[in-house]
Amino acid sequence: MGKIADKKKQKKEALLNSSFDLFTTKGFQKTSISDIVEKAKVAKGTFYLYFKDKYDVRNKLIYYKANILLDKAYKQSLEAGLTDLTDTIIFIADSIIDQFTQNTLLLKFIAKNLSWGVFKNVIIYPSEKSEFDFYEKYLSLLDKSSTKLKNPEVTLFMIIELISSCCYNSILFNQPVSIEKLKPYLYDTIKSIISSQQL
Amino acid sequence: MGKIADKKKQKKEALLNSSFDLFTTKGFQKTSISDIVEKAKVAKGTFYLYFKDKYDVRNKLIYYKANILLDKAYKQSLEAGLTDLTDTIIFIADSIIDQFTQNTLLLKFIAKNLSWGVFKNVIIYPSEKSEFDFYEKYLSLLDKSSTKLKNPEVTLFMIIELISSCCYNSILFNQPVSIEKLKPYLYDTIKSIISSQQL
Amino acid sequence: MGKIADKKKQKKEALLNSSFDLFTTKGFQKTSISDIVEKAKVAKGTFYLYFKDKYDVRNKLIYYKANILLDKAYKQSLEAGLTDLTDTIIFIADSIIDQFTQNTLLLKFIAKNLSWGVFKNVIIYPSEKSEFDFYEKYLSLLDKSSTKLKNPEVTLFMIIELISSCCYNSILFNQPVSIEKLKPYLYDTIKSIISSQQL
Amino acid sequence: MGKIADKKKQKKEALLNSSFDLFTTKGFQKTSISDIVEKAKVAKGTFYLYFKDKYDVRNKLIYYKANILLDKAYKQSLEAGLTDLTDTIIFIADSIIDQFTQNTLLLKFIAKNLSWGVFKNVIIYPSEKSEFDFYEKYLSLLDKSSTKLKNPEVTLFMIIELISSCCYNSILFNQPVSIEKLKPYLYDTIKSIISSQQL
DNA sequence: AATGAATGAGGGTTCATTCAT
DNA sequence: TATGAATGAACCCTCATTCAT
Repeated sequence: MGKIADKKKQKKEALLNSSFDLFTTKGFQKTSISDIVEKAKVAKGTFYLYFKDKYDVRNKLIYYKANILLDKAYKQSLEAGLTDLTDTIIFIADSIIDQFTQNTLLLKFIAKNLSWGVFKNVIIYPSEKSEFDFYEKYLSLLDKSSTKLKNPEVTLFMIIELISSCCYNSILFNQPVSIEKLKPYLYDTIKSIISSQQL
Repeated sequence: MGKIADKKKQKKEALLNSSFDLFTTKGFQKTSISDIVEKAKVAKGTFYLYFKDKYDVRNKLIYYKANILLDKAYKQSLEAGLTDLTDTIIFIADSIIDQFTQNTLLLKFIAKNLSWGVFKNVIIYPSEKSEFDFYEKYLSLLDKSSTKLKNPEVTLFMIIELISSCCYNSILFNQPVSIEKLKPYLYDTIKSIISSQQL
Repeated sequence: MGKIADKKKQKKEALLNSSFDLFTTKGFQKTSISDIVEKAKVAKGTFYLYFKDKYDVRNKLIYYKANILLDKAYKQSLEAGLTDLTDTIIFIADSIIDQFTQNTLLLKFIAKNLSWGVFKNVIIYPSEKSEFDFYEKYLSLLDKSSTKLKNPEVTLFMIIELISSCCYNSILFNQPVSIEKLKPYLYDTIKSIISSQQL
Repeated sequence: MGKIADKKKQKKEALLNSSFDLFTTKGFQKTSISDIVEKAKVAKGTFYLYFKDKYDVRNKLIYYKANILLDKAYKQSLEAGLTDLTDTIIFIADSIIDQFTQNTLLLKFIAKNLSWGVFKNVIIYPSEKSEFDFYEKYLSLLDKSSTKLKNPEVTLFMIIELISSCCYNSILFNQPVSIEKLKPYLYDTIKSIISSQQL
């Protein structure tokens, strides 16, 4: 019967939402499972029906949140109807930065936890819900474009690392400058990376 | 007086060394103060005579270790007798990457914890031992060089963030490629960043 | 009706078998009801349809397993066609020790749990399956024999306690000597007990 | 300073005493560490300063209690001024049975837990306090006596196993008869064991 | 300055039992 | 009859911190 399945989904999502809220506000280490179940209004034992431990929840959340973030950025780039590769990448970067600016808790959570390995997993094995596969789209963008890169994965890697670590310092601590001041330098840098990595 | 001061210094350094060993091998979270004092062969209460808590030790260690790392890289660049700015920066980057490759525990410790704020503190308030001030040297390098940058601090910031986050993934997890394979792409990128950020 | 009754019997036996396996391998205390139902491939609630709790299962199992053990030993003694009482008792003792040696898990389970009260229950209220009544046979053996004991129950009690506690230490821990070395002493002792307890 | 050492001893003994009381009244399994520390009027963490876990306390208690029990029995036999080996052993057995009869909780605790291995450890490695070594006295008794046994350790082992398992059933459950009724049979049996095990 | 015994709140986790389906 | 999701009390154990010595 669907009723039971529905209730299970509700509990799991309540736990995920509560966890995310607490991880981003109190921090991962300082969040206890007691905190999570209390916020989710669920018994302590119930937590262990759905997750192995705190780390399990975190990994599932990173996967899920990074997925949503990239999906949104990519869809916006499609709507913009861009043709040039570099323009598209800058556009996507800009969207990601905007999302981070508007949601610094998300930035804190993702930037500290998203390793390239996780990122690739998000991309390569999309969850059953989302038919989204950013890396594939990226490759097809390259395909259609006249721009040819020596090593497309490495280029993407460097750009993403640059963006996320710069955002972390700039948005959260205004170090060394505010994100608005940083943007032009950052986009220049991204452009120059792409051009330097061409065949 | 010297004898007592010596003993104090000995205890403090024993605590710092033990902490660093444990933080890098067991991890920061899993290291308890009991672990630290046991390794340092010091009583538990003594810890609180020198440090506020675990976080206090960590910050002092980051400061100290990052200092040593940059100092070594800079001194090596001097010995190399380089004249060009870009060459010098690439040389320093290479030295840092080599140090990280040979000491992945250090990489793990610094990369996860070194924010730009801490980095600047290292630069601005050098410890009493080291008369080293990397940022000042960097500015004087720029001065002597014919290369003029729009915003020297931002350029350095972006380069450092790029190096440390790329090293973290590449050296520790070979993601997306090994550090040896990554190096040429990375140095090309650094060069292009410098040139793109010129006035 | 037979079908439903069969299904019930199947479930009950699955629970008993799983319990015995787990009690003897993991130990009684460390076996949870979750473990039992999982191994029996039955829902958690189903357990409570057949048993009150873990202790209930254990008692039923001791009853059942001790029954089988004694039944086997007695049948073997019949096949041996012995006439003397002492010879018969030694023969039965030997069979029990052999069974324990070949199945130390059984020994562990029975020796730690079989009290004289339970043992007498096994004897006095034989399960519906087995028409076996060891104590009655023991008395009839005495009857036919020329050997007369002062108190047959006490004599049997002492012999059984001696065997089971000696087996426990000797077979499981080789303490104070291995069971093979212990046997001659043990059988001498049993013989002397019987003769000392004669009228 | 003696003050601190005294306080430590007090705490440890409070924990031992509380543990013994609870183990014998509530049972080992049903006794929690919370129970123990509450009864000992000591903080929870203090328990772990003195013992590894519940099992550690139990082992130390068995060692300690069995030590006292045997010591008392042996001293009484000395006072009785007996010369014959068999008489002495029967005397000691009688003393042990009396102690068990007057303290059934002690019987429950020791009989369920005293394995031959632990018993030998009690004997062979007496604690620093007690200069008591029962096994050595037993051997010297044998030495002085004209009675020679084939294997003194095995004989002692069988007698002790017989006594403790018979006491367990008889004193605690009056099974198969009360201890007073059992005694004559038991002592006859012990005598016959000794004589059957002579060279 | 240095010690380390003592604390006790709070952590993660397990599990017998219930009950709506 | 059979299920298994949900419960929440209770478990063991850790550990930062204090303070009398």
